[in-house]
Amino acid sequence: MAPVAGFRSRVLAAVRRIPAGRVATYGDIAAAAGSPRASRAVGNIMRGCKAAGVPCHRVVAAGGRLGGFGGRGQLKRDLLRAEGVPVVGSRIREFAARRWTKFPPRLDRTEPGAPASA
DNA sequence: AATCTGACTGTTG
DNA sequence: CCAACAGCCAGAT
Repeated sequence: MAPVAGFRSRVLAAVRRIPAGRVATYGDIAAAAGSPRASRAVGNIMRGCKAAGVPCHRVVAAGGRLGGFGGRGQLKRDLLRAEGVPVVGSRIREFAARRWTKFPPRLDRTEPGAPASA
């Protein structure tokens, strides 16, 4: 069977599903698209993300870092802060808590990865 | 088809 | 914390 859709389509769809006030890493988007190692490819797609309706500014780098934004890291920071995402320098506060994934964490079980505190 | 590129990531120093 | 290196992936040339 051929893939359900182009890698790019799935990536854009995933980015679009990121709710305001939340962020996802390139790796998360890549995973949502079916290739958890294609973070780089996701970045390349984001680079051409000129289409409105695609909150490419909500896609950040791992570790809660801003990542790139066509050299406009400042703009990306402002956009995120405007949506309620506190950013200090090149880092996002409470990154783990604001990190969005298509697989919601299970809180009904004491598992590592759940935002136990803060 | 082969090579280069890059809004990435993890490891090592 | 930052710099350098290596691994990985999809798209463009």
